[in-house]
Amino acid sequence: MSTDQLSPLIADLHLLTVLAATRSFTEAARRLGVSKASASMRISELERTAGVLLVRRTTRSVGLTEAGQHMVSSMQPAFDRISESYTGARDLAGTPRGLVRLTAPVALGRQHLAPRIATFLQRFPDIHIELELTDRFVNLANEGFDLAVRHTSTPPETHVAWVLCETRSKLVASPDYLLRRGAPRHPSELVAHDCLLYLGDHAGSWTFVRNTKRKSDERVGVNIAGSLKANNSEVLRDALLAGLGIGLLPDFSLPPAQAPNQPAALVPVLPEWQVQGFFGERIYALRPWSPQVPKAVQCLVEHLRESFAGGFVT
Amino acid sequence: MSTDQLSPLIADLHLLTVLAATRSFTEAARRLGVSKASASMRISELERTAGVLLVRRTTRSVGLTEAGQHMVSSMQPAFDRISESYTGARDLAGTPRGLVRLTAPVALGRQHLAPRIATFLQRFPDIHIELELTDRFVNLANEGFDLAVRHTSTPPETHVAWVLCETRSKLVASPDYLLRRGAPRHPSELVAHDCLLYLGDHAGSWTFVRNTKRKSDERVGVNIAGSLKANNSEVLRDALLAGLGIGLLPDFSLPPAQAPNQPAALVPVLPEWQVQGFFGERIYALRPWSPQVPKAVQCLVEHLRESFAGGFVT
DNA sequence: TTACATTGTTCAGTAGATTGAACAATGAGA
DNA sequence: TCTCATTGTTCAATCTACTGAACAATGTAA
Repeated sequence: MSTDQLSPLIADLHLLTVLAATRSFTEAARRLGVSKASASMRISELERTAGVLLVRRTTRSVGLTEAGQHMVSSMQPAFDRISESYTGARDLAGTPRGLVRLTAPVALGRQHLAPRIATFLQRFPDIHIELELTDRFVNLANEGFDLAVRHTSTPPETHVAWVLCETRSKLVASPDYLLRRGAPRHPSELVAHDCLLYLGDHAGSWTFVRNTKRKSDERVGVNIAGSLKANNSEVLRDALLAGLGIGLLPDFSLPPAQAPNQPAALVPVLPEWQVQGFFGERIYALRPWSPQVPKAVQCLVEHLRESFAGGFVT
Repeated sequence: MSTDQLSPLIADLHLLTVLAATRSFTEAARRLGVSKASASMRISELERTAGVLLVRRTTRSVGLTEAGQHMVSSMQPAFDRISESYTGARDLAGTPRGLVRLTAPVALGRQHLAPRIATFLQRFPDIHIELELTDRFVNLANEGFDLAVRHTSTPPETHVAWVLCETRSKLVASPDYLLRRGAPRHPSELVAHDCLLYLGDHAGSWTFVRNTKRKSDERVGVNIAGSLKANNSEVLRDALLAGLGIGLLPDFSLPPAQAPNQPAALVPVLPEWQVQGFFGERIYALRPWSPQVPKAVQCLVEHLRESFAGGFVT
């Protein structure tokens, strides 16, 4: 059958591949920017004209029939190819343009990404950005993101990773708190302190490492406890500022330096110790591997690298 | 850029590939079953959102820009792939369905194809057929045909060719004409006769061959002339029936045999001679090579082979 | 050259697809 | 077990995108 007949169907076939990836009408519709009503009816219509049942529906979940799986698995690479061709040819044009879907952690995104994106958009008025801030670990490819900014020490092997800058996480507390509770002199003393935890991280214990003159470093594991756990580093920072306890804060979350004569809002605790798993950290721009990187994404990464080059003021 | 953004564009990109193949908005629109107004606006919109000029337009012809060529050349195989996947998965369904675009010579199509197609459509109500009768040699792939029925002795190598049946072309005339002008006894006598010619064929001369007992056959070339040339074998047949002259007619164009006692409407002339280029003829179903043949096309070919199997009543 | 047929574009009217709220079904959490 | 949030589907109101005729531009044939 000649490809001409595809024309009214091609958009629906594309919808089908997205539906297969998301396994949800609601999510597929959101990604394509149409209503779920439309998505539902278009798939039904596609099944009707094809004469095959493509999707196995219960009111709560969608799965593909054998025919649907077969169809999608052999069409997916073709759609990828078309997408590349389109952006490739478009990027021959002078000014970069298009939409970049970007995800980042909430705090980092609000404090450091948003202002940089603002200047970026001024430089490239034909580029649009959708910024989704979430501390959930999203699957870039599955959820249709072009780029992610992540704070980690081990970028995933399957992705292209550009280093934006180095960071360090430090144990800090407010001078007020330390005055009240006393500053610990050794990690083991932390058991008697309120420790604020990032929810989901190394739940309940920190391992401290200190350089020694001997061959092996000195290690101390401490079980910690505290009144607050949160999955948002801004909440943690505000709690630390309020003197609720001792916490581990990446330098980009530290409050800006006060005027020279003012006392620092947060001061280091146990500065000669490192918390394991929190050194060698970097901020990365990540992207699922693909044969070519769209120009708009290239530009954004380049802009971020430049603007992050100075690091953070600590 | 993720493929999600393609969704509103994908149909337009497909239109672009058809436009590239046809080099005509009018023809591309016809093929896709939309108005040329829509085709024009959609391509313009595509250029606007891509920010690249894709098509070089003069009011009389369209060509692709470099960006357009690049885009199309790398997308074409992908669309083909999608088309195959679609028909492939669809063909897993029980009853064959879909559209088959078919082209055939006018006379053959009207007399012998149309009735067979009628019975075919009754057997497969979910298959639709577009039958375009023309004696022009259409390019199947370029003009979007799925199948052609052709009358030839040499099917093109680049196509899949199914033999539907054998045919022979014979020199015939009406008894009335032969009575008036005398029946020729040797090809050389044809110079004195009115010979009706199929327009474009072997213009103006026939080469006759006769089997002899000697090693090499006997050959005679004759320059012929007559009052009528036509590119439609039905017109020729009617002229022959009207006694206008002697003509070469494929057996499938011969008028049906009369009742046993009636005189034949057309009788053979020089039956022991063959006209060169007109033996070894067959009727073929042709199709541009493709990795898989849609089930609807398979069914049609099978039906035609069955119904043509008896050959023609001569 | 001149006349003609045909091309691609424009525009107002319209038909069709899309929307968003309402609904029944369902699975997760208590 | 029951509850509740969320899913996919349905339907009338809405709006987008398509249509078809008119038009200017242009290649062709006489």
